[in-house]
Amino acid sequence: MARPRSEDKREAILNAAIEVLAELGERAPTSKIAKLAGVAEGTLFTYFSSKEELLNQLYLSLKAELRQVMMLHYPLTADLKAQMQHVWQAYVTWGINMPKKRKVMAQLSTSEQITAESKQIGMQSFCDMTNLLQEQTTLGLLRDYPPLFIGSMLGALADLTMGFMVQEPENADRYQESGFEAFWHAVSTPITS
Amino acid sequence: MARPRSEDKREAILNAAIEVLAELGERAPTSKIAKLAGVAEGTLFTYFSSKEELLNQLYLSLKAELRQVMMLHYPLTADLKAQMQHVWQAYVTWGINMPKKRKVMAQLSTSEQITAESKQIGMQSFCDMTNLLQEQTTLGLLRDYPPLFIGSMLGALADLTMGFMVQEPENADRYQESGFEAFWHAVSTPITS
Amino acid sequence: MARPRSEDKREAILNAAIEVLAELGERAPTSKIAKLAGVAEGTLFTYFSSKEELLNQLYLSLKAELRQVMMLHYPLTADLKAQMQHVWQAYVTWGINMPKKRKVMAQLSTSEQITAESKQIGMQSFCDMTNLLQEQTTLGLLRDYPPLFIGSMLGALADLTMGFMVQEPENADRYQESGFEAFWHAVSTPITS
Amino acid sequence: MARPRSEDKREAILNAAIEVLAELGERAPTSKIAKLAGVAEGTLFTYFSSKEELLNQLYLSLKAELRQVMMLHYPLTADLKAQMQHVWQAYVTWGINMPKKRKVMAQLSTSEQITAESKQIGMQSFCDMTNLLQEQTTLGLLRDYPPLFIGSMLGALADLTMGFMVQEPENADRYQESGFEAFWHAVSTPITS
DNA sequence: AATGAATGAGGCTTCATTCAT
DNA sequence: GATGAATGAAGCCTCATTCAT
Repeated sequence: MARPRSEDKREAILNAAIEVLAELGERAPTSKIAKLAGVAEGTLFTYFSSKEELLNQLYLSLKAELRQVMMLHYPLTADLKAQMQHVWQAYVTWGINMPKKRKVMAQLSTSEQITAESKQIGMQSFCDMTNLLQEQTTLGLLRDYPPLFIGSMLGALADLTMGFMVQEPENADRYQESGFEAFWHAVSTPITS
Repeated sequence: MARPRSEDKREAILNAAIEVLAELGERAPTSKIAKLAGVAEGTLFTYFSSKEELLNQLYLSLKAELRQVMMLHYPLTADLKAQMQHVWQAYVTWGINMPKKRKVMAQLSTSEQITAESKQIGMQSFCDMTNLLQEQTTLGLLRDYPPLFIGSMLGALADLTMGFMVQEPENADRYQESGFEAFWHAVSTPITS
Repeated sequence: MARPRSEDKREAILNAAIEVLAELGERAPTSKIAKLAGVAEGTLFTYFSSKEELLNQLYLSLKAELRQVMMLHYPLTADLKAQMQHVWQAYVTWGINMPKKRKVMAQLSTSEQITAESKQIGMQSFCDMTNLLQEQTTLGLLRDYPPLFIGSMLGALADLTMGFMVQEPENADRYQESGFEAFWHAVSTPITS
Repeated sequence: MARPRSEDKREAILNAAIEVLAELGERAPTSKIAKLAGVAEGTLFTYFSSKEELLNQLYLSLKAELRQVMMLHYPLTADLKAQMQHVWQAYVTWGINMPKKRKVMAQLSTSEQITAESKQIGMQSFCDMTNLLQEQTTLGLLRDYPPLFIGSMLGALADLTMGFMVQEPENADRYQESGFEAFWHAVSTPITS
């Protein structure tokens, strides 16, 4: 199969997949995705060799987007807490504004169709941050947990927090703050608090 | 009187469903489930009117089992931290020993097929604990978060912790401890720490 | 299989079959019929060896009932037209008052499941009348058509008429009269009109 | 451009449906129809979205064909009786030559699967003729019956007649004539006879 | 490369009938 | 005899993928 010509179409398919997956879960038919993307059913398969491939690419694309969002305007010189708050804030804002993307990312994260390799790569989204942590931990600002463990906590608690924000929009701001506060106490040493 | 409907068969189907769902995800065919349960395809539908019904019943049954596990030997008179540690411990032990059940419960939790009602009921598993929290919060032992928020954090962090325990069995004990420690710092007031 | 004990149950099943067939057509499941009849699914098969058997028995039973209705108060000594009008009237009255029975009879009449033998027997419902015709024809009161042909016309035109009566209840009486009038002109010799 | 949808295949499926329905009634499985049509099972559903849709389309197609047959060489300038005889003749000839089509049309006419809308449309097959009747009635050539009533009688009596023709092929011609004669006397005023 | 008709395996579910109780 | 759970063969339909155009 030759290199597909149009990057636009690839994007269109991925975006359509988000819509349809958000609505129908993994049972989303490729035909519906193609239709929403404005391409023929067969065309989808020139851009993605199989549905599984499409799902994996989508997963990676979402992870990459999220990573990019978190790294945008990253306060490299601020203190650790500020850095983490930036990441938290970026993730939550993205997740709240793009609920379908968040939903689909969560879906795919537990899907049988996402290969171990994809999950591996996806996890590297957090690598940069993890690297920062490595240093900070040794400085005694953070509890002595593996950086990946800390990063994952941030993800898990932020996800949870977003759920509550959506459930009770009137208290969204408080959840947003409380969530980060809880996370920070979970991972920082008492001195830093 | 005709043959009575057998509770054993119902259990067999639910257990078979766990196996097959753990392996294939929601795409698990009812035929495979029936076969593994040792009943005819049609029999499955005398116990569960549809696949959706089966999944919802399974979800509720898992939630109920988990709740029971957590409530077993519950240290009603111990201090709050000990109580929470009990719940944490019970959940993690169950999850580690029954990895398929844990996997399936996670899957179903994000499934489109589980009705809002089921999720509602399932959530009440944590109600008892949540009620305890209600009191404790007012005593100033816990940060001023909604009890459900705290309960959900416990669940989320325990889940996360189990993931790491499975990933690095050699450090399982440390993760188990660190996980709870992190959770406790996340939700308790400084004084209590 | 021994002779079933209760004639009541047999009747109940036949009556239930009428209800369910009227609503669902031939796809009416035996289980629904049994339920409505207030007997167990299996019991149905002690009264009728198969669904096909049930349908055939029902068909015959309806034909027999219709025949009985038509023969009730039959004006043996009246003139031919009056006799026919009696039959017409009896049929139409029955059909209008028992729309489900009429519907089911029509359904079964075109069903693949009704054996040739049943149809043969069912046709004899009209035999008595047909026999009368045999004589009358030779008297020159009726056109020289086979009696069965005449009898069938009566049935067909009465059916048609009932359809219109149901469709336009406000003109029911007129259709009823016109229908018979048309039939009578169709089969009688000019002299008799 | 992809392969265009083939009118031939659509026809093949409709024709196959006639064969299988004539033999098995409405229980005719779509798989048998597809096989006989020489297409894959799934293909049937690209031409007809469901079995019900197929049956309705088939019903309409048969009605349309019948209408066309009746209107071919229609003697517009002949007298009323000749016109009706033409219609009668056309219908009976078609029905005798295409017994399966006739059988299936009769089946579908009483089927639960044919929508009211389809029946509505199908009925318009007779509209042209009915319109003619409207005028003729006012001229006193026909009895004062609603045109639709008269048209339906023609259909019913012709159907009946065909049944006898098939039953007793040796008397087919006589039935054919007698049938029309009966119909004509049923609907025309004495003067015209 | 793009299209969408064609394919057919496989899924969920129904249901007539059997048979253990 | 009555019951209704058990059975498994079909049935309708979906859908990932292929391929003729």
